[in-house]
Amino acid sequence: MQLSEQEIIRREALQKIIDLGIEPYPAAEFPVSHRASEILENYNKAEEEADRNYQEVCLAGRLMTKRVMGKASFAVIQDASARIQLYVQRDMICPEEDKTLYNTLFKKLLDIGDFVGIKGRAFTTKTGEISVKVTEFTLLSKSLKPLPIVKTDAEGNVHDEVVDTEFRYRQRYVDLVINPEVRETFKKRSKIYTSMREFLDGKGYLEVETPILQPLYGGAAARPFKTHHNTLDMTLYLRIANELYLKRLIVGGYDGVYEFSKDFRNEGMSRFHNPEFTQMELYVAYKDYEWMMNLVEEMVEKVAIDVTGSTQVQVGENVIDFKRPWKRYTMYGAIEHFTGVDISEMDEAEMRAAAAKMEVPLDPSMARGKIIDEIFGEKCEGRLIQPTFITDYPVEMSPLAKKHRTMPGLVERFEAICNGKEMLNSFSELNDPIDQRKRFEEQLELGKRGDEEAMVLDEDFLRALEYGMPPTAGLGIGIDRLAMMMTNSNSIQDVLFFPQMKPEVTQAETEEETEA
RNA sequence: GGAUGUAUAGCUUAGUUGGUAGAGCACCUGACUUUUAAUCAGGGAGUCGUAGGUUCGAGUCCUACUACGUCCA
Repeated sequence: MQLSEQEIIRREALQKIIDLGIEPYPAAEFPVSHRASEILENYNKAEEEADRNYQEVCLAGRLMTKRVMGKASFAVIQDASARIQLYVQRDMICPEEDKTLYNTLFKKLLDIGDFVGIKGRAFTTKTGEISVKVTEFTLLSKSLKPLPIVKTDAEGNVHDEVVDTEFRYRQRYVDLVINPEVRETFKKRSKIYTSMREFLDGKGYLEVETPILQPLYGGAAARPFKTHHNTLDMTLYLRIANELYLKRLIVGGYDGVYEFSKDFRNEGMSRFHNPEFTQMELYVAYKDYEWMMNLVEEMVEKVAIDVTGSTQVQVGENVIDFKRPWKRYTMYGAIEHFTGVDISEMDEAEMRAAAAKMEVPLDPSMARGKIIDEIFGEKCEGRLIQPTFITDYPVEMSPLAKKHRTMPGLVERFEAICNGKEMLNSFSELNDPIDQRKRFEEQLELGKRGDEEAMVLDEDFLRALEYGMPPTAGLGIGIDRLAMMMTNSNSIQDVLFFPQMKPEVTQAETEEETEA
């Protein structure tokens, strides 16, 4: 491996530390007493002067800057909560004759990025910054790579900000260290889960886990990842959705189950699509999609408040308001609203003519349902910025949804569109086993005609339905897209710690390939 | 999969009609016991994404490849 000048210098420093008899990677617990934020928030000067607050604090964190002024220095450490300034005086940490700890270890061998633990007392500097005067300090872990710390100078010029997205995604650990707003984004993502769990547990629903490795994939229109189990010598698929397993649990008698599930789809990638992504799916017995719409509004409104503090969330140029109630359109209604054309009574030929007039390009293989979907996607979806329910989809697009109670050719399904994108999908679940078998068979036909996203027939699932499933409302909500909105992120990669990337080609590999 | 853009020191970047690289921060040496991008005085560091080609000469032009981004499917 080719080391840079700075890496060589750090390795030399590491050796000198060892030569001094200091362990650069000590094993023992460092007894942290406070987080930096606690001191910054609660420090009180009068109390400090009265020898009362934060007299003895132990902090640990990563060294972010070091300003040496001869026999005294200022440094900043960052722990999980915040950054706090340290004031280090030579004679304070080296009260005896031997000044090595300060002169050699602190001044020369300690680098930005090293983890240190300190003991000291809180005080304010001349310029009024809450700081910690260090009485003891310990190296906790030596860093061997230079860390690009972001700095802003007096004129407001920013130095060393890492703007290379590839660097940030591949080395997320560095991104997290140097960019506090990235840490915030992922805290918010985590808060989405907490908030939803709180909500769903409060309603008495059970959080469950179902298989990721499945002999048959189902529950969505998507191409799966395929793998192989050695001992069983069988093909397994990584789940594309957990719908069919959760409905089996409703058959089994639970009246409300939900799961946060990593799903996998072997398809193209974009700023909205990662091969693995997260959904929360919920199934509630004896309910229908009307009921579910109300629940969704209530839940997402709560999530917005819990995560951002408000129902109004800035997303790009728009302020999106998740406050209930949300606007509702039927799919036909939305198309009529945005195009002025009522297509609800049209047959396929008339619809094709209408689409042509709207300049919506169609493929000759598309049937009526698909044409409706295309028109909606082209003319409506992108224009729906505020959260909006679209209801009553063509039956062809929804093989797991129940037929509409009054409208032939439609199913009881809704999606919520937000910021021009689908955010969640829900329906009154199809529980008629005869109808479900027929729908699967239609999917098989599509598959034979070359539709790689067509569903496969799941006999075990049909057997479960034949035992009887109560009327049930189901919901799938894309957590990644929700996280994008709640954190004002432009790309799914910004809300995934480790987005999928092609392998890095190292120098050594390049040389090997050249030789071969 | 298609179109297009980007790729120069650890980070951010300049590089003029093609004449073998310059800066800020970081780094190294020295000074400095309340600084805050500390300061001051010195110093080092780049096979200019990879591989070819054109040319007396390429970071700069051409081709291919790789990675990443954007738009589209």
